[in-house]
Amino acid sequence: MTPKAPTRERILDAATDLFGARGVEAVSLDVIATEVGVAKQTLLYWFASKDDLVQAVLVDAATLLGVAIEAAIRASTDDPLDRIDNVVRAVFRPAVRRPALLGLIREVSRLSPTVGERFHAALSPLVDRAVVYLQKEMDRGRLRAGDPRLIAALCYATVTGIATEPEVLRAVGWSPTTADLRRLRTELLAFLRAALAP
Amino acid sequence: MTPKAPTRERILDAATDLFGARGVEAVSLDVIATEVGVAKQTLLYWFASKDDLVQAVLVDAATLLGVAIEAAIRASTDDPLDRIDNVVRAVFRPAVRRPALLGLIREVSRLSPTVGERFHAALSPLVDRAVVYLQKEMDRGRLRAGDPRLIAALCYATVTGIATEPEVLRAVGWSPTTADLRRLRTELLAFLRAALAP
DNA sequence: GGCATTGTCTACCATATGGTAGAGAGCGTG
DNA sequence: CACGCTCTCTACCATATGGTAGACAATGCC
Repeated sequence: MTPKAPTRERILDAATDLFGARGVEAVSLDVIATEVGVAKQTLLYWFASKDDLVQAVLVDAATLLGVAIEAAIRASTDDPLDRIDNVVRAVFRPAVRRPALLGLIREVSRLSPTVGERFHAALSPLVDRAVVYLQKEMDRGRLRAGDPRLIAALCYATVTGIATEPEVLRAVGWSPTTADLRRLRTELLAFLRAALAP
Repeated sequence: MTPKAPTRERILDAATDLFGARGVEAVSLDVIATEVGVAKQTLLYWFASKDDLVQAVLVDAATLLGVAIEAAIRASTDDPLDRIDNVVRAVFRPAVRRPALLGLIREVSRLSPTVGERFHAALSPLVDRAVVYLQKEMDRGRLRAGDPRLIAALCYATVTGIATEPEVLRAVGWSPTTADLRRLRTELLAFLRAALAP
């Protein structure tokens, strides 16, 4: 039993899970409040409006993933395929533990342009670095040549897609046991490796 | 000017676009009715409830994609990579013309289990055939070996992800001109081909 | 003790939503 | 003409939603 995390954090946690699972529009402040165990007005005390809460949740999620990715990059060898392996693992782990995380990011496109702008701004340095890196390794012949921006988007789409589309996995008769999860990760890594190898 | 399609179809069309773009929960019957240019009660005359409408829209979308895929398979050569090329093109075309289509299918996981069940049931024959096909070609050594169910899911995730995540593409500085679109398709096909080739 | 600050609450409110009831227009058939 | 059928509409309704106003308790500082 944690000695009861600060209210603000508990709200962010619950909101992340609910928004990611059901979609921002589908989750009311009342539902979040009930889940956290406080009154709705307590939410509105910590976040001036629902939009504010959404924004905060997104920043939180992006930061978390960003940190995980940075760490994975620093911890990997020079080989680009190994490095990509590590990054994918780093994203896969929190994504599986909290399936809502990537689903949440998918929500961005549906929110107000303002929120989208901010999110985009917060993320673009990371993306730019990745693109530069891919380009360099393509030039050195250690990755299959192609448009690095689109390749980056494709990798992201694959990982996000597979981690956030339970419906698709159900359609192929998949159930989320631990063993299955490991097989999925292995298959995902092999898939990306094949797609990116020169 | 088409001589004004039947009301039911016009409702389905508008609902598909709106649901896919903003999410089912976020689109009210009033909004759809206004878009179509009829009263909300006309919607409820053709579809007993919002859930019914959602269901109909999903069946519609699945049928459309199913037909396109069937045609693509019949029109392709024996080579599995060519065949996959064709199928991807077949899915990519309507998906780009109506970005809402695949986004809509992504919504399934958020709807009532009943809707999910039906959708799943309608789709599984197609999926099963694809899986059997992949397995066979893997055995013959014409595709990279792996778990055919997961490989199928990965392909689907890649295509759906790249076609429905405008946010991701914006993040890599992408704008949907016709030329860009063709480049994207080319890159997607090369990506999948590399991922699947033995 | 006095008092401001912080955090949570109860009581409301305006609006929007999915859905019901039922009227009426157009039309083909006896 | 009268009748029934199809389709669309106006008028409502109960409920849920995001948000405001302000009371109340706890805490720390003077």
